[in-house]
Amino acid sequence: MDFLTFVERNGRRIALPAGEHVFRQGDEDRSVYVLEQGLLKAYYLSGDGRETIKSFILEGELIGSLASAWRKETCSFSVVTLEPSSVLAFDFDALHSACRRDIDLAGAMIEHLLAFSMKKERRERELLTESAEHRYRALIAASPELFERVRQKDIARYLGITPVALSRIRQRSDARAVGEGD
Amino acid sequence: MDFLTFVERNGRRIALPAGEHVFRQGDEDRSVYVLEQGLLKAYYLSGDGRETIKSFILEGELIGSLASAWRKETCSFSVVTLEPSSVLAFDFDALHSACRRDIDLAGAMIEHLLAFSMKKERRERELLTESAEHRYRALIAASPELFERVRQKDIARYLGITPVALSRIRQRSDARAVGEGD
DNA sequence: GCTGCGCATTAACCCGGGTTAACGCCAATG
DNA sequence: CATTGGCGTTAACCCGGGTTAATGCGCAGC
Repeated sequence: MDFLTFVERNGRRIALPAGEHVFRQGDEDRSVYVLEQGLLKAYYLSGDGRETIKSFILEGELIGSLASAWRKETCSFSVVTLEPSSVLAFDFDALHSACRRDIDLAGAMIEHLLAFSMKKERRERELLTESAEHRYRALIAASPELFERVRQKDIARYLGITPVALSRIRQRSDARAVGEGD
Repeated sequence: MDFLTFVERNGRRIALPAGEHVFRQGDEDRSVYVLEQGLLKAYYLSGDGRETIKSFILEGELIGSLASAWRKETCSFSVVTLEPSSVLAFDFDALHSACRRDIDLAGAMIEHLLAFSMKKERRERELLTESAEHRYRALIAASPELFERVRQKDIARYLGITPVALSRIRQRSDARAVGEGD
């Protein structure tokens, strides 16, 4: 069976207005979600209330907390809609056990997980080896659409810096760009 | 088929002295390696020659560059032995296609990838939300053995800071620990 | 149309980490 | 035994980002 076929057969469609949570850090949520329409943000909340953004989820992408859905612990992060959104929710265990019966589905699962792993590795490398300014410019190059749909403070929290720091980086970058006529 | 069975049947055993590379950033290496004995370090080399450490690989763990083995690009990082080591090398494509024929193997692959994904997510969270000092203390708590086997400069590069900065953190931590009688 | 709120900008000040360099230690090598 | 080189420590200086606060803007709600 195809991956999308599985999701369409087993998923419950959920519509959410902007600013609504899909799940919250600490919840026990065994579901995984496919985003059909809209835009989500996945973020961590530190003990002192500081927010840092793990990722933005675009149409067609998958989201769910492995810690909760797979390991049966609690969600390690929260997911909230930034725009009115529609998700398909399905049970992780249903997918997991279907993979034990259906080798095509297992193959699709492996491809998804390989792609996911590479994405996480790339982000790990960026955080480990590149400066905030470098990451900012790389993000503009890689996902310019994002800047149309996401507040600057969320971009900053995604880059791992404060909105104030991002504003300064933009100031520096823009000055340089003007200076270079670029 | 079991995962280890697959590796034992298809793997070539390779013995390496300390300081030897398993593969280098930029290589086209389609293999994946299981570490039998020894200790490996996976690291990135930036354009200017700066080294940052992606991970340490302990006995029983898996290592390989998804970019090269799966995506057929070049390795995004290098792997070198820190101690005399023995690895089992096997072809990623052989595993990948065996997963299409053998549903048990596919299941094992899925478990491995889920665990790997969670590990990468945890590291991403640490880099994004925690200070270098916090990460240092967490590492002591989580992997005290590592400090017996790895030079302090490599610990520093793993934490994403310079050896000098780590020395300062230790100085601060130790002073605090003595002050607290802890 | 007014009010209030959240956001982006800017400035001032602080602090942690980078850089460079000096020093001492130890292990490997001759 | 003397030399060499890598490592960890410490100090001095610089810089990027955090924090706080003031300002101005745009938008939602009344």
